[in-house]
Amino acid sequence: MARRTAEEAEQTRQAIAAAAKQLFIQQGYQATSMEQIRESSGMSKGSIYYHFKSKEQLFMYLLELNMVDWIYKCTERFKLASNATEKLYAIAHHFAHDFENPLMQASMEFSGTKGADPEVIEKIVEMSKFPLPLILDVIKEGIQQKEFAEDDPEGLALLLYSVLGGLGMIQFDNYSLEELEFIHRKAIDVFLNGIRA
Amino acid sequence: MARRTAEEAEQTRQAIAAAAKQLFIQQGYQATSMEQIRESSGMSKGSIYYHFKSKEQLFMYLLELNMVDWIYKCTERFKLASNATEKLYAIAHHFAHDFENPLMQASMEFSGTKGADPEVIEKIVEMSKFPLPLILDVIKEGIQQKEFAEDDPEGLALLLYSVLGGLGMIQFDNYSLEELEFIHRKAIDVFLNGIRA
DNA sequence: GACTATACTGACCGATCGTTCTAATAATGG
DNA sequence: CCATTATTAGAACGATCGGTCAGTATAGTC
Repeated sequence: MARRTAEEAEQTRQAIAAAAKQLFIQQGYQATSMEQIRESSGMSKGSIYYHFKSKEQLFMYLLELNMVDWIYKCTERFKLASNATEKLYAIAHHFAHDFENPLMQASMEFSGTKGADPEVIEKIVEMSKFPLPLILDVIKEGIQQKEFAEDDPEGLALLLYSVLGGLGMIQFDNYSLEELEFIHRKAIDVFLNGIRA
Repeated sequence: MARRTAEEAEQTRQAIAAAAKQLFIQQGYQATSMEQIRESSGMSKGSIYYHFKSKEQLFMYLLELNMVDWIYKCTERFKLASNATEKLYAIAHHFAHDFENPLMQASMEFSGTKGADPEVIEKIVEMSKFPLPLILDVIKEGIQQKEFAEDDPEGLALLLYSVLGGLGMIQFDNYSLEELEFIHRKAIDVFLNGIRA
């Protein structure tokens, strides 16, 4: 079998991407082999390299997709929030539910890969910070609206990002989604309490 | 050259451990090869495997050493603190200065390794949470002494651990030690403000 | 229906992985 | 001083890595 229609080809591409994404999340970048991706996707080695020119590029593709999706969903949630405080809760909620974002873990691990293209590494490090500007904007808004006390917005943003990022990185295998959500909400509670005007 | 005195052998062992530690911190577990450790330590493959029976065991050895050292230093700092609040600052200070603790990153990455002994994985996951009990104790103390508001200590401990852990995991390549310390101090400021009695 | 570009296969590549093995040497115990 | 054993070196192992390539089959084009 060979030469599918363009539509079928796109399905193949997505099947590979989906399998790769799951494996990268479960095992990290280095621990996932192209052979595993081949097996899991049901496609052939050649097909994978037809659609993606390297493991690095495949990973990058997934990261970009994930980032766009993350930002989109987050701004969607923002529409329902009437002030900065609610937006912070929205972000926390988003982090808690973000079973896709574990790609962040993989992307941090990626940086250490030997022989990796330095350009790609820098790009990925850069990309891994994508939620920061969003958080920063909300905090600036909160300060401007007198919801939060006057303070260094950049520092606070970095702080909140670390909290949520840190929460996401800890091994929560034995926590339910409800518990996860609770912890993230509590994080915002304490944080808000700490910066309240 | 061969057969050194027991003392020299111990030096060899430590040289290997030191080289490995640095590499694991810089590159992570999987990205660090035994060949690199050999090159960096200046010893031979055979010597490495004479002292450590596998890469896994070498890593475990470093983790345990690191954990013991961490806890010791931390309890030392606690002696200078007169209340729970100061102890929290001490912990933050310790996290900020902890250029050794990045092993935590490597240990989280390790979990994903294929073919890794499940027993070892569980042991490492367990070990990676070692600062939690310490933090928990301090928070309990703070609540009991009415420094902090009545609240769920476990939740707060997990939260603070995530903050500090998260701060440690973010790529801070372009931050100075002063800035690092400042950020960690700020984290405690906000946290304390958020839980103050 | 001939031709071409596209989509895919699977065998194969050299490099590198963690690990093992043998041999050589020197400190140690008798 | 001899036998033993602890400690090192470094060649070699099989497995697996990411990646390539020649070949094949079909959808689209004329």
